[in-house]
Amino acid sequence: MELSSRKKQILKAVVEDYIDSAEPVSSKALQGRADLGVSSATIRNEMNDLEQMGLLEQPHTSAGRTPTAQGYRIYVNELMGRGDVSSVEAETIEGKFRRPDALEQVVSDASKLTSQITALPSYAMQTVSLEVTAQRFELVHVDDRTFIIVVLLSNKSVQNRLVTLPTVTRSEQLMRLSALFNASFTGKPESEMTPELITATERAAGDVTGVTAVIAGFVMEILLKSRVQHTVVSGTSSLLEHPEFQDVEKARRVLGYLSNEQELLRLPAPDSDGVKILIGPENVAEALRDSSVVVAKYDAGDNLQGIIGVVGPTRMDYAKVAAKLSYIAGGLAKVLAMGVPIGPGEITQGKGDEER
Amino acid sequence: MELSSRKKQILKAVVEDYIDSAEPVSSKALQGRADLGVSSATIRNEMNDLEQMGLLEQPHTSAGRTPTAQGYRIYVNELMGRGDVSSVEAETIEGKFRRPDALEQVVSDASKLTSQITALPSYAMQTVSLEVTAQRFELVHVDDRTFIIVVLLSNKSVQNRLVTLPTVTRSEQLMRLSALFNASFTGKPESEMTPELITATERAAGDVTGVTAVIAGFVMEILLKSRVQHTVVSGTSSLLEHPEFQDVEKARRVLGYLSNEQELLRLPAPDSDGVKILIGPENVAEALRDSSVVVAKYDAGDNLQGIIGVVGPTRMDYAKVAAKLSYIAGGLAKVLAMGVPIGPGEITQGKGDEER
DNA sequence: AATTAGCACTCGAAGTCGTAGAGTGCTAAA
DNA sequence: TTTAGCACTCTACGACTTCGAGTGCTAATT
Repeated sequence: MELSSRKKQILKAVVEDYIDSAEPVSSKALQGRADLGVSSATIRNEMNDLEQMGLLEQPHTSAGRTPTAQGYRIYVNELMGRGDVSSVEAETIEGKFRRPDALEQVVSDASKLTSQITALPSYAMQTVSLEVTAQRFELVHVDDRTFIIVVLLSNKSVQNRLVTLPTVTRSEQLMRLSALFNASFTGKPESEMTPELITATERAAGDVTGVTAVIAGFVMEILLKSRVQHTVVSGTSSLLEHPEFQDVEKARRVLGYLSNEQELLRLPAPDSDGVKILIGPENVAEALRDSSVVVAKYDAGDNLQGIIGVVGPTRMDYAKVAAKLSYIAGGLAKVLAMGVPIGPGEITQGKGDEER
Repeated sequence: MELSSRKKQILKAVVEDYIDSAEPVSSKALQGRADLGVSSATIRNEMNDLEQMGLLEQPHTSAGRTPTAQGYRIYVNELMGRGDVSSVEAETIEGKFRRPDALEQVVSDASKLTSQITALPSYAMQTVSLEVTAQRFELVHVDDRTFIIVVLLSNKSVQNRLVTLPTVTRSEQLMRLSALFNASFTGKPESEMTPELITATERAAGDVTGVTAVIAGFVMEILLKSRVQHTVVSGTSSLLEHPEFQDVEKARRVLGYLSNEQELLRLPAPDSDGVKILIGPENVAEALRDSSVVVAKYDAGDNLQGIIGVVGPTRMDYAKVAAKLSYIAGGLAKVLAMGVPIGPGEITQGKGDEER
């Protein structure tokens, strides 16, 4: 059914009033509001219609009305304006991205920041990227029994591992292996690193100690791990500040959900660059059935994509939250894509991937 | 004042009953309990004394009694038995440590595990280590404008960063720099990396592009960062399962505290290898004033030390929690100290420090 | 036909009261 | 020193009342 323009106006007013006040909205309260120049009785009739249509509901007879999930959906799709990011917030965000850190750190900071400026728990994760390959190998000799494996991945992340062997390995042997790995393991996804390939490399290197297998094992491990990227969640305690989560049981369900990485990975991502909004029961996850999720995507090329989102009560300021997320995702994409000048802008630092 | 043995017995019984039931303990309830073969009236008198001494308190006149922080303290110091770790739990813990991952991952997993088996939020962090130095450098050439800095630290952690320059840098130039850094930057703490040293190295390398400064900057940055180690918190939602945290405001304070890394760093650590218990107001942090903290230390040598602890209601099973923490800390120390065999025990893998 | 004033009606929030029961402290006896 | 017994205190809980907010409906108005 098509909504009359007045109904739309009223629905919009109800949603916005409710977002503001967290109290069911009465016909009288709306009468006070600007524009619609009709009496509370008329508004009452309209609200009744909206209730019949499933867009509003009453907690009980003598209370005002609150939007249903469907009501929010229409609000989000058709009625809400574009949210804005205050200049103070914009400045905070820019500031955070101005001195970037390693990949993981940037993403984690972005999540913290998101949580701060939305007052909601936030999560961030890199998108699954199936096509990661190794681009460059280096075996760094430390001492007779110790060396470091360094691998540069196609998504510009650098991984390493310190290996200690019971047998002595010479520096020359390591260099030979380095060269062999660079020749036969680069540009290949994990699936192509067959036992045959490893055995062949082993033979070519004249290796009898098993080092080759260790290195190959490490490489395969990190290629596998690079698919399922590390997830980060911040600001969980802010959930408890919202009146709808004064019910501990409800809060516990949502927080429990957020602390389960497996579950989080199943959250839907926006299709394109936009922001995706999931309202209440639109969430497949049981624990989120009476909460909402707003999530944005960032894409910095080179397999460096991910999502960043928040979880909160269905009564949230979708316009503002979406705007903020979108702004942050944009900043994130930019930082990750470009790297940022060190010092007086002479030297650019890439997306190095280290920790702490 | 010295406690009579019967008073001790009664205090112990009250604490343990309360830990179990979460309800104020009445004189009658204690009468039912084993050993002490006296009437409820006698118990009542003793309890009254214990209340005078500040070890017990009554929520109101016609309620049973609960231990005060002081009461818990005496219980913990003198009365509680040694907690045990069930064989199932021991197995779970062992299992987790059997297939170890990179340093950060191991610690983070240990924290998750701790939270699981204690049903409390858990935190873990590496101890501040002032004496970290670089042990080995390597600059890995990727292409004309890109290279990777790899640094092995004295605590066996390997750090790296991918650097992209606006100017061309030759492979030979990198090798020269590698050698120079290995000669003059190894074994030195961050404080000794003076601008003079950097300029000298720059001159020795004949570097006019500023690469030397970038590398030095990175090295100093990671040495600094290695001091304040990364903190991890898990299982926050389990806090809400405890009846004392049905008060959302109280829960929010504690969870807020836990999400603030700065604050967490200020939590006291056990002096030696033991377990430290902080009960209620013994905590300096305002937010923890009506919660308790149990924390254990692990020490794997090589500057690889840290603490792992839980936060929960003052009414917690200190004996069990302490035993579990101690067990996990022990496992952690072992794993981090020894590294673990790959494959059929031929090759040992060190504490490589990489991510994801 | 749409709007509105007016009013009866509903229902929850909050306060009051009374009761039941848990648990204590005290007294007096053992 | 211990204990039985009992008066006393205080909360938890349900029943009842009142208050007010907000509605839905009807009838009058535009």
